[in-house]
Amino acid sequence: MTTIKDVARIAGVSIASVSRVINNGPKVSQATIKKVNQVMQEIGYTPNANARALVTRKSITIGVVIPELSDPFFASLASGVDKVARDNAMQLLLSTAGQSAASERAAINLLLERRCQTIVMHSKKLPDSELISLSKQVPGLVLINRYIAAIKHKCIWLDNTAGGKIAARYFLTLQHHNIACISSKYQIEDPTLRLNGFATTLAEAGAPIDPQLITYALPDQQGGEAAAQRLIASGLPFSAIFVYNDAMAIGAISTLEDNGYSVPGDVSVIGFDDVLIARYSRPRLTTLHYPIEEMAQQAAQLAINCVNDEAITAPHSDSHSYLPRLVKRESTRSNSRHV
Amino acid sequence: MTTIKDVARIAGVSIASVSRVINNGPKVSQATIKKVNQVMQEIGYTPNANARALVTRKSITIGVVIPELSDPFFASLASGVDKVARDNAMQLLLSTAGQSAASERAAINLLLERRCQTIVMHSKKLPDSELISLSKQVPGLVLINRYIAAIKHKCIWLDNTAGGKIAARYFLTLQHHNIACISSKYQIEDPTLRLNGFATTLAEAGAPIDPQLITYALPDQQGGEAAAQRLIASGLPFSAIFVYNDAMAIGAISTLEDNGYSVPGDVSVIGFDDVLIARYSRPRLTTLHYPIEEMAQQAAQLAINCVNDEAITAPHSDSHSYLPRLVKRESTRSNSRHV
DNA sequence: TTGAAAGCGGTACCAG
DNA sequence: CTGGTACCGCTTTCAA
Repeated sequence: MTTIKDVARIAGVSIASVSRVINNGPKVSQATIKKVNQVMQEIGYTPNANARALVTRKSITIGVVIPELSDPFFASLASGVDKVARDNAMQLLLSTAGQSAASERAAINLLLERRCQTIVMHSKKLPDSELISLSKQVPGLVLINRYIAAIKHKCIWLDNTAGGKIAARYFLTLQHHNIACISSKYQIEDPTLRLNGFATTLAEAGAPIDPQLITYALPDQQGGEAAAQRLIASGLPFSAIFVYNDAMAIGAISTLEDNGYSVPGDVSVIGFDDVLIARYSRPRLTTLHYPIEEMAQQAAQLAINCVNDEAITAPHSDSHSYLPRLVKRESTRSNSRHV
Repeated sequence: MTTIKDVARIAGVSIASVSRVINNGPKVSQATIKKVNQVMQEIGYTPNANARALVTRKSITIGVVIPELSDPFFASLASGVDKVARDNAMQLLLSTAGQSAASERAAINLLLERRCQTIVMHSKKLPDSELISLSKQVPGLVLINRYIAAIKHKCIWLDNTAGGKIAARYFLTLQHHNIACISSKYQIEDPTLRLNGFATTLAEAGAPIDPQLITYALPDQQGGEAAAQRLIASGLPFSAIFVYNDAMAIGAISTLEDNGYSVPGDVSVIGFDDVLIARYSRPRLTTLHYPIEEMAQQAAQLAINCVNDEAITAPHSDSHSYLPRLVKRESTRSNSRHV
C-alpha cells in the first residue's frame, strides 16, 4: 500500500501539502493541487481511514446494533440507517447482538473499540441502568424500539399500546363482539403493551375481552397455528382475532381455514408489523403498519445531530414516539351475524 | 476516552506491559497481569481499534458490497457473511452500492480506505477488467453471483442455466406442452441464462418453445402482472409458465386468477429464488431455491482463507458453482388435458 | 520480566 | 503558499 509519503516524494512536495490537497485545505497553489492529484492517480493512492480516524479523533462510521440481519424487520431497520449514513457520507458498521444481555454488551463494545460515535441500537436485554450510563458515555447513542424515561430524548419507539387500541376500535366498528387475542410469551414488553391497549379499549366500550379467549404462543407461524388450534378447541365462539404479529396471524389463518373457518367470512384477523408477507399472503392481511425504516432513519439522524452539537445534547423537547397505522386489507370484514 | 497511557500510569507500569496484557503477550508476571486488568476495569478502558489496525496493518473487518439492504435477497447475503464474520471474531462493514458502475466503485473504495482486506462483493456493473485488477490488489476479495473466468477461484456463483433446465425438465415430466416464459430486461445476464437453459432443454426434447410465448418485463410483481396480461391477450394456449423470479411469478398468478385461470388447475407456474414470500403466497409457489445465504457463507470463508494463506492464493482447483434446487409446492400440477 | 523508543499513516500548528 | 514537526494510541523490537 502506498502512503502519503510516497505521494509527497514522487510529487516533490511535503506531506503537509499532500494532506492539504486531500482535504481541500486552504492556501494551496493550483500547480501543487494538480501535480499531487496526478501522482495520487498514477500510483493508485488511497488514504488510510484508520490513520485519519486516529488523529482527527472522529469516526465516519455509524454503528448499528440489532439481534440479527436475517429477520426482514431488522434488515429494514438497518436499511433505514444506511440511507441516512449515505446521505451523510458515512458507512454502516454492523454489530449483530443475538438475544442475550452479554452478547448485546459485546456488540456495543466492538463499536466503542472502533471509537464509533454515532450508534443506533436495538436493545431488549440490557437493563435500563446500563443503557443510561452508556448514553452518558456516548452522546451519539440512540435507542430504537425502547423507551427509557430518563433518556427519552434519545429514544425512538413505537406506541404499542395505541396499536392495540386501534385494532380494538376497528373490530368494534365492524360489529364484532366475540373477540379473541393471540399474544406472545416473547420476553419483551411489546406483546403486553399491545394486548393491554386492546383489552383496555374493549373494556371501556363495555365489551371486555373474555380471558379464556386470550392465548399465548411463540411469535412465529407455528406459534400462531398452535394458538388458533387452542382457540378452536376451547369451543368458545369468536368472530375476530387480534394477533401479536403477522407471522403468527398467517399461521392462525391457515389453521382456521384447515378447520373449515373462512377468513374473513367467519373470522376476521388483524396482524401487526406489516412485513412483506402481509401483502402476499391470501387473504392479504389487515395489519398495523410498523414504520420501522422511517423510524430508523429518524434515529440515525438524531444520533448524528447529537454528535455534532454535543452542546445541545439537552432534551429535544419533543417525544420521539411513532404511531402504528391500520392497513385494511382482506382478512377483516364486518360481522355478518350483525349486518 | 482513556488511553493505554492512563492505564500504564495508574497501574504503575510501562505502556509496553499494558499492551502485553491486552494481547496475552508472552512473559508477563501474574502480578502485572492482575494489576493491569484491574485498572482497565476500574477506569473503563477500551482499546482503540483504529490505532491497533494502523500499527498491525491488519483489519478485523469483513466488507460487504451489495446494491441495497432493503431487498431481502441481499439481506440474506449480508446475513450469511455476518455469521462467518462472527465465527471469526470479525465485524461487518457494509457498503451499499446502488446500481451503477460509479457507485460500485465508490463502495469498494470506501472499504479500501479502511484497509479492509476481506471483502465479499456483489458487483453487476463494473467491467471484468476492473474486477480482475482489483482482485490482484486485494487478495481477500471474493465475487459473489458473478463468474469471471480469469479469476474463477475467487468467484461464487449460481448456475442459472442449470436452473432453467431443471424447470424445463419438470414441466416436461408434468406433460406440459404449451409452455410460456416470462423473462426480464433487467440489465444483468441472469435472466438470459435462465431462459437459455430453459429453452435449450425444451428444444432438445423436441418441443421448442414458441417465441411468441416468451415475454419480458420488469423484475417485480407489477412486471409479472403486465407480462401475464400480455400472454393472455396473445390468445395463444399455454398451460405452464417459467417466470424469472418469485415476485414476478406472484404477480403473474394474481393476474391469471383475475382472468379466470386457476393456478395450478389451468396453468402451472414455476418461480425462481425461493424468497420468503414464496412460502406464504397462495398457492404456495413452486420455485427454484437460490441458496444465497449458504453461498455467502462460503464466499466469506473463502475470502478469509485467501487473506490468511496469501501464499496459497493459487486457484483452489474446485469450481465454486452452486446449483439451484427445485422446491415443489402448490403452483404446479401435471397437465390435466393429458392425464 | 520490564521499559524505552521507533514507528504505523495522517493532521494541523507554526515558521518561514 | 509551503515545509518541518509534534503528536493520535498502540505494537513491537531491543536492551537492560
